[in-house]
Amino acid sequence: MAGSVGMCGRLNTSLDPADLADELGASLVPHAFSERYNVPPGSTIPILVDRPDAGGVIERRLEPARWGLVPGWAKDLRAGFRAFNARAETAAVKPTFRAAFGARRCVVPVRGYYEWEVRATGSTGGGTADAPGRGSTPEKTPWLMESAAHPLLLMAGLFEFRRLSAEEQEAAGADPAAASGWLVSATVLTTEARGHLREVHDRMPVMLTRTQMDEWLAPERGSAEGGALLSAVIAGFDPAAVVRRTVSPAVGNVRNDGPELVEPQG
DNA sequence: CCAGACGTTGTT
DNA sequence: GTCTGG
DNA sequence: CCAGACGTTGTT
DNA sequence: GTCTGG
Repeated sequence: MAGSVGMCGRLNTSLDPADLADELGASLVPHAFSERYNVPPGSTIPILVDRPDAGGVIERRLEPARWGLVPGWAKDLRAGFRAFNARAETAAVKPTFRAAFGARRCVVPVRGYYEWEVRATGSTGGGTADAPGRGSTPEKTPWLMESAAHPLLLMAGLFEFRRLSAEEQEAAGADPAAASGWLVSATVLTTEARGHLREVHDRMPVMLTRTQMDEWLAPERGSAEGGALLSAVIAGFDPAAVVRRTVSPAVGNVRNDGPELVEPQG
């Protein structure tokens, strides 16, 4: 297997919000997440949630969240920066994710996600584990992973609310995920990679079928039921549901954002 | 008891 | 908030 | 995730 | 090497 880094740390959300809401049966909470080809942690991403409306009726909404889950108790919003993924193996018990796992599951709908395959080049001996030989600079190849059947990939996630101080509200500016004094933040669950995905990296996001999506979102489901469902989803994952291709190395720089990033490579 | 962490990945 | 480490 | 920075003083 | 910003 190729050496590798990366997993689910960069997204492609180039989907039309109205079409997406329609396709997923959600009311649309409008914001600018469409047509983005290079979305890193800390940015606004769309999340799909089933939540009670003012009258207590469960409503499906597509709404903005900041990528990187910030627990309600975190003193510093930057806590979310290192929590943009949550291991499926431990999310139910980790302090940062436990509460969300039991009550605030979401789906992150994307066009695809990027993954950087890393292989050492020119390291033909001359080094040891303690002192690797020079000339072993890793070479990175970005891949775009997409759904084989749709222009839409459904990743299992968790979300959280956190009240913002006046200062934090000020700092958030026009961030749509921080409207009305609350920050909505989210994380993507990861698991061991399977099948051909393993040729690029040994972790992957937890991906859902449409049916699994409805079950995952069901708010009446608690932590234990959520855990059981998550195990079933992981066990049932079909690697053929995902296709991949290499894309422009320019995707590495988050300042680059456009369809040219994912044009087929010569 | 209080203080401090609370996360992921990869690498050697 | 809640758990772990000291 | 990758790219790019990596500092201090004083002041409000 | 490690942290921050995007």
